[in-house]
Formats: sequence, C-alpha cells, structure tokens
Amino acid sequence: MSEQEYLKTKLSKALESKGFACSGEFEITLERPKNPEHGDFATNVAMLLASKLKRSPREIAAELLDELDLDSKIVSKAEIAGAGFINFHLENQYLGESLTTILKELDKFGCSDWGARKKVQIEFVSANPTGPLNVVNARAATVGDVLVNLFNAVGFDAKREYYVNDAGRQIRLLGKSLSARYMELIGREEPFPEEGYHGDYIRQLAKDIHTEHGEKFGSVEQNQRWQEFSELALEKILAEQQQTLSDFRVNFDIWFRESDLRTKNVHLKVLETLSENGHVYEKDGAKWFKSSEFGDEKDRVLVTSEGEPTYFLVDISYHVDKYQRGFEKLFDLWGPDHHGYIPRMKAALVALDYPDGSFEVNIIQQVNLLEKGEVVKMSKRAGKIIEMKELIDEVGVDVARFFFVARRSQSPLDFDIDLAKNTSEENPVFYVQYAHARICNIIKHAEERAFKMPDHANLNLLEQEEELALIKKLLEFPDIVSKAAKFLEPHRIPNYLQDLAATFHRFYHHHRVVTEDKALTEARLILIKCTKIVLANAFKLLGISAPERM
RNA sequence: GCGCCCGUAGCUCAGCUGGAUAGAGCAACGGACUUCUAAUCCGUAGGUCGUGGGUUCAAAUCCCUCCGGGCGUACCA
Repeated sequence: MSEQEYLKTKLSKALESKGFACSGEFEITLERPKNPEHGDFATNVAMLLASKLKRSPREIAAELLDELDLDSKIVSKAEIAGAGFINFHLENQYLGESLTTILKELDKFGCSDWGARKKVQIEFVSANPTGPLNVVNARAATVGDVLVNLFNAVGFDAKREYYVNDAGRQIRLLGKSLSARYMELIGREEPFPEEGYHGDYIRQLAKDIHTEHGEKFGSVEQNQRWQEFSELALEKILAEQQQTLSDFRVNFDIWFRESDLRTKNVHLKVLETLSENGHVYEKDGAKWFKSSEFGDEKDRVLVTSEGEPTYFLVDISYHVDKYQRGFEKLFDLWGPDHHGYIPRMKAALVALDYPDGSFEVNIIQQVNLLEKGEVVKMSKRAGKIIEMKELIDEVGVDVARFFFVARRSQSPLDFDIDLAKNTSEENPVFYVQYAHARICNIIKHAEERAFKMPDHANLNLLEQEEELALIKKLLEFPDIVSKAAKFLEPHRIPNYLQDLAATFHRFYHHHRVVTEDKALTEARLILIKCTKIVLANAFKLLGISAPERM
C-alpha cells in the first residue's frame, strides 16, 4: 500500500467513527504541499466539512487527529495548520526503506493496474496519403505514441492505429496529378487537374516511375492510367510515411485502410442502421443525418445528391468497426482544422447506441517553427514547407520527441529550432539525459574503487535534506504516470523529468556518493541506482534514449 | 455572427481539476572546476495571473461580461 492509500484509509475510518461523513460520501483529497514546512501530504477535509457540520474547521481537524491512530513508523508528525489543514510528515526511515520498492519493481516502477486490461485504441496522425508528413503530424505522432505508452503503463491494453484515407476523390486527384507530371516528362501534354497536388514530390514520383517503368504508361488508356497511378502514388507515399514514422520510433499496430470499409460496404450498413432508427432523412436529393438532435449545431450529409458517400459516413463506419473489434474506449488525435468535426462524430456514435464518453477526441494544436526568434513562414504555394523528416534529421529524434510532448497538446507549440539544435546547457533534453549519464559514470567510478552495487544497505543513513528530497521526488513517479494517463496529459512526464533531474543534480553537488564511509557509500549507491531506474522508466515512456555517457 | 483553443516573469511554459507566501527553463546579473563529467551547482533580480464582476472560509483555477490572439464554421477530406 502506498503512503497515500494508507493515509486515505485512515482518514475515512476516522471520519466514519466520528460520524462526520460516511465512506464514499466524498472523495478525500491529499495534496503534496508546495512548502516543505507543510509536510509531505496535506488534507483539507476539515475545511470541507466545516459548513456541513457548522463547526470551526480547526476544531474538526483536532478531533480527526485524535481519532487517526497513525503508525509512527510511517508518519512522524501530523499537525493542524493554517485555516484547518492537516499536514502529515513522513518518517525519514520509512522514506529510505521505500526505495526498496523501486529496486524490486525496476522497470515496472511507476506502473499500475487500474486500466484492468481494458482494450483501448488511439488513432493518430492519419494523414492523407497525398504527400509527405508535416511537423504537426510529428507532434501528433509523439503525443499519440506516448499516450499509448502511458495507457499501457497503467494497465490498459492500448493499441496504436493509423487510418489510411486511400479512397475517394483525393486519391483520384492524386492519380491525375501524377499522370499529368508523368506525361509532361515523356513529352506529352495532359492538363493538370484543377485542385490537383502541386508539390515537388509529385514531380519526383513521376521521375521515379519513369526511371523504373520507362514510357510504358504513355500508351495506357487514360482512365486506366489514372487508376494505376493512384495506386502507385498511394503506395509510394504511404511507404515513405511509414519509414518516416518508424525512424521516429513510432510503430503502429494497425494501418487501417478506408478502402477496406468501402469494398465491404460497411458504411452502407451503418447508413441502414441509422435510417432504421429514424436518424436519417432526404432533402435536396441528399441523405442527411439528424446530428442536431444529438448536440451538433446542424444536420450533416451522409450521401451527396450525386450518390457519393461522404467522408463523414465512411468515418462513422470506421469508428463502428473499431467498437466491433472489441475496443471499449476510443481516442482520436486530430489536427486543429478538424475540431468542428467532433460534435457530429460524437453525435453519430451516440445515435448508434455506443456509450456516451467512450469516444474522445484530443485536438493537437499547430506547431510554429522558430528560427533566430522568428516564426518560419510556411506556404504550400511557395513550396516552402518544412517536412517532418527534415525537422527530425536536423534536430534528432530524442530532442524532437521531448519538445513535442513537453507542452500541453491543446496549446499551440513554439518549436525553437535553434534551441533544439543547441547541444549545451540551454537544452532541457540534455539536462535530463545528463543526469542519467552522470549516474552511470558514478556507478562506474564506484566499481573502479571496488564498490559493487549492493543488493541492500542501511538506508536510514540517507537523512540529508537533498537525499530526502530526492527520495520523495522518486516516490512521486507512479502518481505522475497515473495522472498523465488519466488526464491525457503526457506533458507531465517531461515536466517531472526536469524536476527530478534538478533534484538529482542538486544532491550531486552537495554530497559525494563514493567516499571512505562504506555504509554511507552503499546507501547512496542505492539511491542513485533508484534515480537511474526512474529516469530510464520516464525516458522509455517518452521514447527517448537513456545515454550511459555524454 | 456562432463554436473551440489560448492569454501567468523580458521569452517559452508549469501550476497537482478550488487551498497555505503563484513556480520552472531560457535570457540578465554575481559567484563555484586539484573533486564521482561545470551539458552541473549556488545566489540576485524579475508578477495588477488580459479586464471587470460573481460564487465562498478560500479563485490563476469554477460562472458571466468585455478586450486581444489563433483555428474552425461545405452536398471537401
């Protein structure tokens, strides 16, 4: 049992036996006070009860305190403070011994099981296969990947999925664009499609195909050529995207193809179900979904007057398919340009009787690249776009991942390229990685002095302020992981890492690990080993490396 | 017009879902290498938490007004 659970149990028992509140009536909150003088944990229950019981909070706190019956081996001091807080101070000896939990759990330290193996899925990036991935895709890739790591760490069975929009109008346009470029290459005119894809990568693709296949497509009938070029372009661009993502250490469990839904007519079945339930009507030759009855601001078209299923309809069927594959909870990460799309998708899934709240969307906000303090203006027309691949080649995977996940994903991110490339003290990534490298070096140094890493030591010797601060910081880790997962806020991990690294560096500068004092050396070796474990576990969640030396 | 996101130190951002004196990093200034790596540490300075109201023992946090910035608002995907 963690010290938090211990305190909560004791508190709720005391509340009941005093008749202040029944168990489950409200949640007992324990917080970690900012000010160390306020102890390691504090609770405000007495203040919350004051108005209900019509008594002074401090009076209530005093009675609770009498009733608590705390183990003095765990809690050294419990006192009333301020307006009616109860502050708990943990016993140093207990703190030291709790390090053994970390030694025992190793790479499992920080994990929990509240997910109960529930199947969840995160769909992210899902960029159109009509061009290279951009920097927002890179941000989404990082956030999604880390979220899955977090979910799995807290006991869910979480999967990464990428939706490939390999059907519909855009793919036809892609084929036509490529065809026009190809024909141009072999000296034959073919008008470039309106709203076609102008990027240089299309020209490059045309060249590749020309080198590979020569002029053979020149004689193919136009519709046939468009079709073949659509497929060729799609597969090549998709392969490129997959390569970029895997170089970025993001590995999807499933690449789901929209065309699979279409060939199996899954979307038509969904249309049928919605119709049967009376959620569909016809107007102006189109079929509409009554999404406004489920919280959307207006109704939406499912099938156009020309008989084309809309992207929306197919997307609904995609989400239905996810449920049918056994996922109980669906998370989508979408770009900022799609947030208006959320209400209608939620509406559709509720209309189909999937539990409200089982589908959630997080918007990944835009990325502003900064160079020399200036925003790098990007424009598709001018062909000035920084691709995901370029950015990563430039700054490195570790740095890019850390930067992308270090901010709340619903806020726009300023990505300072100069800072990211900076391999000095200003770069927070090196700051945290350096802590790990430094520990490895100390351990190596200890071994050279014939100190083997001990299995156990007298951890009561760890009583210096910086040692205790470090231990407490380490013990916070499971809580940080849980909350990062619970609130879908992966940025808590980088924040914590910087905090932990700072606490460690401070300890390092105040105390030597390897000294003549054998017992103390052993205790401190265990302390830094635990620090190393927690750092490595956090790095693993973020998908960045834990360097042994720098 | 309507909807969503954002507004906290010069800059980039945290702030534990309502708690105690609002915190980091960078930039600035002053110190610390004969030591287990100075990619580090110690210290100084820096704030009307956009504005005005409300809710209460308590508001950066919750509700409303307004101001400013970004994005969206298709029988497109």
